[in-house]
Amino acid sequence: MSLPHALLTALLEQPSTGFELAKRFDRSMSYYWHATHQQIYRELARMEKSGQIATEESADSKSRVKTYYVLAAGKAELERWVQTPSDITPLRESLMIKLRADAVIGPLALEAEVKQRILVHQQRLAIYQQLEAQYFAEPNPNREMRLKHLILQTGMRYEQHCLDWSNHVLEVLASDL
Amino acid sequence: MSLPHALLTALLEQPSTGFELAKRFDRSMSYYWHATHQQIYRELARMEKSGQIATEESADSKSRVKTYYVLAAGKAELERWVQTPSDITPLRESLMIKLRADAVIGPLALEAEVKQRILVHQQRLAIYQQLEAQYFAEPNPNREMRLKHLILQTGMRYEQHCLDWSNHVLEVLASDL
DNA sequence: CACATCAATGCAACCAGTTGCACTAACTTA
DNA sequence: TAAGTTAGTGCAACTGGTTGCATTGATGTG
Repeated sequence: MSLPHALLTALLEQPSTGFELAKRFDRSMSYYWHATHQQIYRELARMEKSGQIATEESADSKSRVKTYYVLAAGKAELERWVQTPSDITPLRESLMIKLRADAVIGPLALEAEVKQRILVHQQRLAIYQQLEAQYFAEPNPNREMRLKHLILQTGMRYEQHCLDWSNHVLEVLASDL
Repeated sequence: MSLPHALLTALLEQPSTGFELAKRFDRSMSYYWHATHQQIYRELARMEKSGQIATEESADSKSRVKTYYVLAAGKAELERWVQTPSDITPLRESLMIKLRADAVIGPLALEAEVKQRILVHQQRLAIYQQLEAQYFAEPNPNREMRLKHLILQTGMRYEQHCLDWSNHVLEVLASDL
Protein backbone atom coordinates (compact mmCIF):
# COMPACT_ATOMS: atom_id res chain seq x y z
CA MET A 1 0.00 0.00 0.00
CA SER A 2 1.65 3.17 -1.23
CA LEU A 3 -0.74 6.00 -0.54
CA PRO A 4 0.51 6.78 2.98
CA HIS A 5 4.07 6.84 1.67
CA ALA A 6 3.14 9.11 -1.18
CA LEU A 7 1.56 11.44 1.35
CA LEU A 8 4.61 11.29 3.59
CA THR A 9 6.80 12.25 0.65
CA ALA A 10 4.54 15.14 -0.26
CA LEU A 11 4.40 16.34 3.35
CA LEU A 12 8.18 16.19 3.67
CA GLU A 13 8.45 18.45 0.67
CA GLN A 14 5.93 20.83 2.15
CA PRO A 15 3.67 20.60 5.23
CA SER A 16 0.12 21.02 3.99
CA THR A 17 -3.57 20.71 4.68
CA GLY A 18 -5.52 17.78 3.26
CA PHE A 19 -7.01 20.06 0.68
CA GLU A 20 -3.64 21.30 -0.52
CA LEU A 21 -2.37 17.73 -0.68
CA ALA A 22 -5.32 16.71 -2.80
CA LYS A 23 -4.56 19.54 -5.20
CA ARG A 24 -0.87 18.75 -5.36
CA PHE A 25 -1.66 15.10 -5.92
CA ASP A 26 -3.82 16.01 -8.86
CA ARG A 27 -1.07 18.13 -10.34
CA SER A 28 2.12 16.24 -9.63
CA MET A 29 1.32 12.63 -8.86
CA SER A 30 -2.04 11.81 -10.38
CA TYR A 31 -0.55 10.29 -13.52
CA TYR A 32 1.27 7.55 -11.66
CA TRP A 33 -0.72 7.39 -8.42
CA HIS A 34 -4.26 8.57 -8.21
CA ALA A 35 -6.14 9.36 -5.01
CA THR A 36 -9.40 11.08 -4.21
CA HIS A 37 -9.73 13.68 -1.48
CA GLN A 38 -11.68 11.16 0.58
CA GLN A 39 -8.82 8.68 0.54
CA ILE A 40 -6.39 11.41 1.45
CA TYR A 41 -8.38 12.62 4.46
CA ARG A 42 -8.94 9.09 5.72
CA GLU A 43 -5.29 8.22 5.33
CA LEU A 44 -4.14 11.41 7.05
CA ALA A 45 -6.39 10.61 10.02
CA ARG A 46 -4.92 7.11 10.22
CA MET A 47 -1.36 8.34 10.00
CA GLU A 48 -1.99 10.92 12.68
CA LYS A 49 -3.44 8.25 14.95
CA SER A 50 -0.43 6.00 14.39
CA GLY A 51 2.01 8.80 15.20
CA GLN A 52 3.60 9.29 11.79
CA ILE A 53 2.36 12.82 11.26
CA ALA A 54 0.91 15.57 13.44
CA THR A 55 -1.05 18.78 12.99
CA GLU A 56 0.30 22.20 13.63
CA GLU A 57 -1.88 24.22 15.98
CA SER A 58 -3.26 26.97 13.84
CA ALA A 59 -2.80 30.55 15.09
CA ASP A 60 -6.47 31.36 15.59
CA SER A 61 -7.90 28.27 17.22
CA LYS A 62 -11.40 28.65 15.82
CA SER A 63 -10.27 27.56 12.36
CA ARG A 64 -10.81 23.91 11.46
CA VAL A 65 -7.88 23.93 9.07
CA LYS A 66 -5.26 21.28 9.92
CA THR A 67 -1.76 21.61 8.58
CA TYR A 68 0.04 18.29 8.76
CA TYR A 69 3.77 17.73 9.06
CA VAL A 70 5.87 14.57 9.26
CA LEU A 71 7.18 13.22 12.58
CA ALA A 72 10.43 11.25 12.95
CA ALA A 73 8.47 7.98 13.02
CA GLY A 74 6.88 8.90 9.71
CA LYS A 75 10.18 9.63 8.03
CA ALA A 76 11.62 6.37 9.38
CA GLU A 77 8.64 4.46 8.02
CA LEU A 78 9.07 6.09 4.62
CA GLU A 79 12.76 5.15 4.53
CA ARG A 80 11.96 1.61 5.54
CA TRP A 81 9.29 1.29 2.87
CA VAL A 82 11.40 2.75 0.08
CA GLN A 83 14.06 0.17 0.79
CA THR A 84 11.61 -2.75 0.84
CA PRO A 85 11.02 -4.07 -2.68
CA SER A 86 7.35 -4.00 -3.61
CA ASP A 87 5.51 -6.13 -6.14
CA ILE A 88 5.04 -4.74 -9.60
CA THR A 89 1.54 -3.31 -9.71
CA PRO A 90 -0.42 -5.48 -12.13
CA LEU A 91 -1.77 -3.72 -15.20
CA ARG A 92 -5.47 -3.24 -15.69
CA GLU A 93 -6.10 -2.30 -19.27
CA SER A 94 -9.71 -2.68 -20.33
CA LEU A 95 -8.91 -1.79 -23.93
CA MET A 96 -7.01 -5.07 -24.23
CA ILE A 97 -10.13 -6.95 -23.19
CA LYS A 98 -12.08 -5.02 -25.78
CA LEU A 99 -9.51 -5.89 -28.44
CA ARG A 100 -9.77 -9.53 -27.52
CA ALA A 101 -13.57 -9.39 -27.57
CA ASP A 102 -13.33 -7.71 -30.96
CA ALA A 103 -11.09 -10.52 -32.15
CA VAL A 104 -13.60 -13.13 -31.01
CA ILE A 105 -16.97 -11.63 -31.95
CA GLY A 106 -16.05 -9.65 -35.02
CA PRO A 107 -15.43 -5.96 -35.76
CA LEU A 108 -16.95 -3.70 -33.15
CA ALA A 109 -15.73 -0.26 -34.22
CA LEU A 110 -12.94 0.19 -31.71
CA GLU A 111 -11.29 2.88 -33.81
CA ALA A 112 -13.34 5.61 -32.15
CA GLU A 113 -12.10 4.77 -28.68
CA VAL A 114 -8.50 4.46 -29.85
CA LYS A 115 -8.70 7.84 -31.55
CA GLN A 116 -10.14 9.34 -28.39
CA ARG A 117 -7.19 7.97 -26.46
CA ILE A 118 -4.74 9.48 -28.88
CA LEU A 119 -6.17 12.88 -28.06
CA VAL A 120 -5.89 12.25 -24.31
CA HIS A 121 -2.28 11.10 -24.57
CA GLN A 122 -1.40 14.06 -26.76
CA GLN A 123 -2.90 16.42 -24.22
CA ARG A 124 -1.02 14.84 -21.37
CA LEU A 125 2.20 14.95 -23.31
CA ALA A 126 1.65 18.62 -24.02
CA ILE A 127 1.09 19.30 -20.31
CA TYR A 128 4.28 17.45 -19.42
CA GLN A 129 6.26 19.35 -22.01
CA GLN A 130 4.99 22.58 -20.57
CA LEU A 131 5.91 21.49 -17.06
CA GLU A 132 9.35 20.51 -18.27
CA ALA A 133 9.95 23.91 -19.83
CA GLN A 134 8.67 25.58 -16.68
CA TYR A 135 10.53 23.66 -13.98
CA PHE A 136 13.52 21.99 -15.56
CA ALA A 137 15.20 24.70 -17.56
CA GLU A 138 18.09 24.99 -15.06
CA PRO A 139 21.40 23.98 -16.74
CA ASN A 140 23.10 22.26 -13.77
CA PRO A 141 20.41 20.75 -11.60
CA ASN A 142 21.15 19.12 -8.24
CA ARG A 143 20.35 15.51 -7.47
CA GLU A 144 16.79 16.23 -6.34
CA MET A 145 15.96 18.11 -9.51
CA ARG A 146 17.64 15.51 -11.71
CA LEU A 147 15.46 12.79 -10.18
CA LYS A 148 12.28 14.81 -10.37
CA HIS A 149 13.09 15.53 -13.99
CA LEU A 150 13.55 11.80 -14.51
CA ILE A 151 10.09 11.17 -13.08
CA LEU A 152 8.54 13.71 -15.41
CA GLN A 153 10.40 12.20 -18.35
CA THR A 154 9.04 8.83 -17.35
CA GLY A 155 5.55 10.22 -17.78
CA MET A 156 6.49 11.65 -21.15
CA ARG A 157 8.01 8.38 -22.31
CA TYR A 158 4.93 6.53 -21.21
CA GLU A 159 2.52 8.82 -23.01
CA GLN A 160 4.67 8.62 -26.13
CA HIS A 161 4.63 4.83 -25.82
CA CYS A 162 0.83 4.88 -25.62
CA LEU A 163 0.62 7.21 -28.60
CA ASP A 164 2.85 5.00 -30.74
CA TRP A 165 0.88 1.97 -29.74
CA SER A 166 -2.48 3.60 -30.45
CA ASN A 167 -1.35 4.63 -33.91
CA HIS A 168 -0.14 1.11 -34.56
CA VAL A 169 -3.51 -0.30 -33.49
CA LEU A 170 -5.31 2.04 -35.87
CA GLU A 171 -3.14 0.74 -38.70
CA VAL A 172 -3.87 -2.87 -37.86
CA LEU A 173 -7.60 -2.22 -37.53
CA ALA A 174 -7.61 -0.33 -40.84
CA SER A 175 -5.80 -3.14 -42.65
CA ASP A 176 -8.67 -5.45 -41.72
CA LEU A 177 -11.31 -3.77 -43.83
CA MET B 1 -15.83 -2.77 -14.46
CA SER B 2 -14.23 -5.10 -16.94
CA LEU B 3 -13.94 -8.46 -15.25
CA PRO B 4 -17.38 -9.77 -16.30
CA HIS B 5 -16.65 -8.76 -19.86
CA ALA B 6 -13.27 -10.43 -19.81
CA LEU B 7 -15.00 -13.58 -18.59
CA LEU B 8 -17.67 -13.32 -21.26
CA THR B 9 -14.96 -13.05 -23.90
CA ALA B 10 -13.13 -16.05 -22.54
CA LEU B 11 -16.34 -18.09 -22.31
CA LEU B 12 -17.27 -17.21 -25.88
CA GLU B 13 -13.94 -18.58 -27.00
CA GLN B 14 -14.49 -21.73 -24.99
CA PRO B 15 -17.18 -22.73 -22.45
CA SER B 16 -15.34 -23.58 -19.24
CA THR B 17 -15.48 -24.24 -15.55
CA GLY B 18 -14.42 -21.55 -13.10
CA PHE B 19 -11.22 -23.40 -12.50
CA GLU B 20 -10.32 -23.56 -16.17
CA LEU B 21 -11.12 -19.88 -16.56
CA ALA B 22 -8.82 -19.04 -13.69
CA LYS B 23 -6.02 -20.98 -15.34
CA ARG B 24 -6.61 -19.41 -18.74
CA PHE B 25 -6.72 -15.99 -17.14
CA ASP B 26 -3.36 -16.60 -15.59
CA ARG B 27 -1.90 -17.66 -18.91
CA SER B 28 -3.49 -15.38 -21.44
CA MET B 29 -4.85 -12.31 -19.69
CA SER B 30 -3.05 -11.86 -16.43
CA TYR B 31 -0.54 -9.37 -17.82
CA TYR B 32 -3.21 -6.85 -18.70
CA TRP B 33 -6.07 -7.90 -16.41
CA HIS B 34 -5.47 -9.84 -13.26
CA ALA B 35 -8.12 -11.72 -11.30
CA THR B 36 -8.01 -14.24 -8.47
CA HIS B 37 -10.04 -17.42 -8.53
CA GLN B 38 -12.26 -15.94 -5.82
CA GLN B 39 -13.18 -12.98 -7.97
CA ILE B 40 -13.86 -15.27 -10.90
CA TYR B 41 -16.21 -17.56 -8.97
CA ARG B 42 -18.08 -14.66 -7.43
CA GLU B 43 -18.46 -12.95 -10.79
CA LEU B 44 -19.62 -16.13 -12.52
CA ALA B 45 -22.30 -16.57 -9.85
CA ARG B 46 -23.46 -12.97 -10.39
CA MET B 47 -23.55 -13.34 -14.14
CA GLU B 48 -25.52 -16.56 -13.91
CA LYS B 49 -28.06 -14.88 -11.63
CA SER B 50 -28.44 -11.97 -14.04
CA GLY B 51 -29.01 -14.29 -17.00
CA GLN B 52 -25.85 -13.60 -18.99
CA ILE B 53 -24.41 -17.08 -18.70
CA ALA B 54 -25.71 -20.52 -17.76
CA THR B 55 -24.33 -23.87 -16.71
CA GLU B 56 -24.44 -26.96 -18.78
CA GLU B 57 -26.01 -29.90 -16.98
CA SER B 58 -23.16 -32.32 -16.49
CA ALA B 59 -23.71 -35.88 -17.72
CA ASP B 60 -23.49 -37.56 -14.34
CA SER B 61 -25.46 -35.30 -12.07
CA LYS B 62 -23.55 -36.05 -8.93
CA SER B 63 -20.55 -33.99 -10.05
CA ARG B 64 -20.35 -30.46 -8.69
CA VAL B 65 -18.45 -29.28 -11.73
CA LYS B 66 -20.18 -26.42 -13.53
CA THR B 67 -19.35 -25.66 -17.12
CA TYR B 68 -20.51 -22.17 -18.03
CA TYR B 69 -21.47 -20.91 -21.45
CA VAL B 70 -22.66 -17.52 -22.70
CA LEU B 71 -26.33 -16.75 -23.32
CA ALA B 72 -27.59 -14.29 -25.93
CA ALA B 73 -28.05 -11.63 -23.25
CA GLY B 74 -24.40 -12.04 -22.26
CA LYS B 75 -23.15 -11.63 -25.79
CA ALA B 76 -25.35 -8.58 -26.26
CA GLU B 77 -24.00 -7.07 -23.06
CA LEU B 78 -20.44 -7.70 -24.21
CA GLU B 79 -21.11 -6.01 -27.55
CA ARG B 80 -22.72 -3.08 -25.82
CA TRP B 81 -19.78 -2.69 -23.44
CA VAL B 82 -17.10 -2.95 -26.11
CA GLN B 83 -18.75 -0.11 -27.98
CA THR B 84 -19.02 2.11 -24.90
CA PRO B 85 -15.81 4.08 -24.39
CA SER B 86 -14.34 3.47 -20.96
CA ASP B 87 -12.07 5.71 -18.92
CA ILE B 88 -8.35 5.13 -19.16
CA THR B 89 -7.41 3.05 -16.14
CA PRO B 90 -5.25 5.26 -13.95
CA LEU B 91 -1.70 4.07 -13.42
CA ARG B 92 -0.54 2.94 -10.00
CA GLU B 93 3.22 2.79 -10.03
CA SER B 94 4.73 2.65 -6.56
CA LEU B 95 8.28 2.84 -7.90
CA MET B 96 7.57 6.42 -8.97
CA ILE B 97 6.66 7.30 -5.41
CA LYS B 98 9.88 5.69 -4.26
CA LEU B 99 11.85 7.69 -6.79
CA ARG B 100 10.22 10.87 -5.58
CA ALA B 101 10.90 9.95 -1.95
CA ASP B 102 14.49 9.23 -2.93
CA ALA B 103 14.70 12.66 -4.54
CA VAL B 104 13.42 14.32 -1.38
CA ILE B 105 15.17 12.42 1.42
CA GLY B 106 18.39 11.46 -0.27
CA PRO B 107 19.85 8.28 -1.81
CA LEU B 108 18.01 5.19 -0.61
CA ALA B 109 19.59 2.43 -2.72
CA LEU B 110 16.83 2.01 -5.28
CA GLU B 111 19.18 0.31 -7.73
CA ALA B 112 18.45 -3.11 -6.23
CA GLU B 113 14.74 -2.89 -6.87
CA VAL B 114 15.25 -1.55 -10.39
CA LYS B 115 17.63 -4.40 -11.19
CA GLN B 116 15.11 -6.87 -9.84
CA ARG B 117 12.50 -5.41 -12.15
CA ILE B 118 14.79 -5.75 -15.11
CA LEU B 119 14.93 -9.47 -14.48
CA VAL B 120 11.15 -9.73 -14.21
CA HIS B 121 10.59 -7.82 -17.44
CA GLN B 122 13.20 -9.91 -19.24
CA GLN B 123 11.48 -13.07 -18.10
CA ARG B 124 8.09 -11.85 -19.23
CA LEU B 125 9.50 -10.81 -22.57
CA ALA B 126 11.03 -14.25 -23.00
CA ILE B 127 7.69 -15.91 -22.23
CA TYR B 128 5.92 -13.69 -24.75
CA GLN B 129 8.50 -14.44 -27.41
CA GLN B 130 8.01 -18.12 -26.83
CA LEU B 131 4.22 -17.74 -27.07
CA GLU B 132 4.66 -15.78 -30.28
CA ALA B 133 6.78 -18.52 -31.85
CA GLN B 134 4.29 -21.12 -30.68
CA TYR B 135 0.98 -19.57 -31.71
CA PHE B 136 1.70 -16.96 -34.37
CA ALA B 137 3.96 -18.68 -36.86
CA GLU B 138 1.15 -18.95 -39.44
CA PRO B 139 2.05 -16.88 -42.57
CA ASN B 140 -1.46 -15.64 -43.48
CA PRO B 141 -3.47 -15.30 -40.31
CA ASN B 142 -7.15 -14.41 -40.28
CA ARG B 143 -8.53 -11.35 -38.57
CA GLU B 144 -8.92 -13.05 -35.20
CA MET B 145 -5.32 -14.24 -35.17
CA ARG B 146 -4.02 -10.88 -36.36
CA LEU B 147 -5.73 -9.15 -33.48
CA LYS B 148 -4.61 -11.69 -30.91
CA HIS B 149 -1.11 -11.31 -32.24
CA LEU B 150 -1.46 -7.56 -31.84
CA ILE B 151 -2.44 -8.06 -28.21
CA LEU B 152 0.59 -10.21 -27.56
CA GLN B 153 2.83 -7.69 -29.30
CA THR B 154 1.36 -5.02 -27.05
CA GLY B 155 2.62 -6.96 -24.07
CA MET B 156 6.04 -7.31 -25.67
CA ARG B 157 6.23 -3.61 -26.48
CA TYR B 158 5.25 -2.78 -22.94
CA GLU B 159 7.87 -5.02 -21.36
CA GLN B 160 10.48 -3.61 -23.71
CA HIS B 161 9.40 -0.12 -22.73
CA CYS B 162 9.81 -1.00 -19.05
CA LEU B 163 13.22 -2.53 -19.73
CA ASP B 164 14.47 0.54 -21.57
CA TRP B 165 13.17 2.77 -18.83
CA SER B 166 14.73 0.68 -16.07
CA ASN B 167 18.11 0.80 -17.76
CA HIS B 168 17.80 4.52 -18.15
CA VAL B 169 17.00 4.89 -14.45
CA LEU B 170 20.06 2.87 -13.53
CA GLU B 171 22.18 5.24 -15.58
CA VAL B 172 20.72 8.31 -13.92
CA LEU B 173 21.13 6.83 -10.46
CA ALA B 174 24.72 5.85 -11.23
CA SER B 175 25.60 9.32 -12.51
CA ASP B 176 24.65 10.69 -9.12
CA LEU B 177 27.50 9.14 -7.15
C1' DC C 1 -28.18 41.96 2.40
C1' DA C 2 -28.99 37.77 -0.11
C1' DC C 3 -26.83 34.56 -3.04
C1' DA C 4 -23.02 32.19 -5.18
C1' DT C 5 -18.64 30.28 -5.05
C1' DC C 6 -14.54 28.39 -3.19
C1' DA C 7 -11.67 26.40 0.65
C1' DA C 8 -11.73 22.86 3.76
C1' DT C 9 -13.19 18.67 6.28
C1' DG C 10 -15.57 14.72 6.85
C1' DC C 11 -19.51 10.78 7.36
C1' DA C 12 -21.86 6.79 5.41
C1' DA C 13 -22.66 3.48 2.15
C1' DC C 14 -21.12 0.91 -1.30
C1' DC C 15 -18.24 -1.82 -4.55
C1' DA C 16 -14.03 -4.20 -5.96
C1' DG C 17 -10.14 -6.83 -4.76
C1' DT C 18 -7.47 -9.75 -1.35
C1' DT C 19 -6.60 -13.29 2.06
C1' DG C 20 -7.33 -17.24 4.53
C1' DC C 21 -9.65 -21.07 5.11
C1' DA C 22 -12.67 -25.18 4.28
C1' DC C 23 -14.76 -28.57 1.73
C1' DT C 24 -15.46 -32.54 -1.79
C1' DA C 25 -14.06 -35.68 -5.45
C1' DA C 26 -10.80 -37.92 -8.27
C1' DC C 27 -6.30 -39.71 -9.07
C1' DT C 28 -1.63 -41.23 -7.59
C1' DT C 29 1.72 -43.56 -5.17
C1' DA C 30 4.16 -45.76 -1.06
C1' DT D 1 -5.48 -49.07 2.05
C1' DA D 2 -3.86 -44.85 3.92
C1' DA D 3 -1.82 -40.62 2.73
C1' DG D 4 -0.82 -37.05 -0.63
C1' DT D 5 -1.81 -34.30 -4.66
C1' DT D 6 -4.63 -31.90 -7.94
C1' DA D 7 -9.12 -30.30 -9.62
C1' DG D 8 -12.82 -27.74 -8.39
C1' DT D 9 -16.05 -24.72 -5.63
C1' DG D 10 -17.02 -21.64 -2.30
C1' DC D 11 -17.76 -18.74 2.43
C1' DA D 12 -16.33 -15.02 5.53
C1' DA D 13 -13.81 -11.24 6.80
C1' DC D 14 -11.15 -7.56 5.62
C1' DT D 15 -8.94 -3.62 3.11
C1' DG D 16 -8.81 -0.16 -0.33
C1' DG D 17 -11.16 2.80 -3.52
C1' DT D 18 -15.42 5.33 -5.08
C1' DT D 19 -19.58 8.10 -4.76
C1' DG D 20 -22.73 11.09 -2.87
C1' DC D 21 -23.76 14.08 0.32
C1' DA D 22 -23.35 17.41 4.40
C1' DT D 23 -21.18 21.02 6.86
C1' DT D 24 -18.67 25.32 7.95
C1' DG D 25 -16.30 29.64 7.09
C1' DA D 26 -14.52 33.06 4.03
C1' DT D 27 -14.81 35.85 0.02
C1' DG D 28 -16.94 38.04 -3.73
C1' DT D 29 -20.80 40.26 -6.29
C1' DG D 30 -25.63 42.10 -8.00
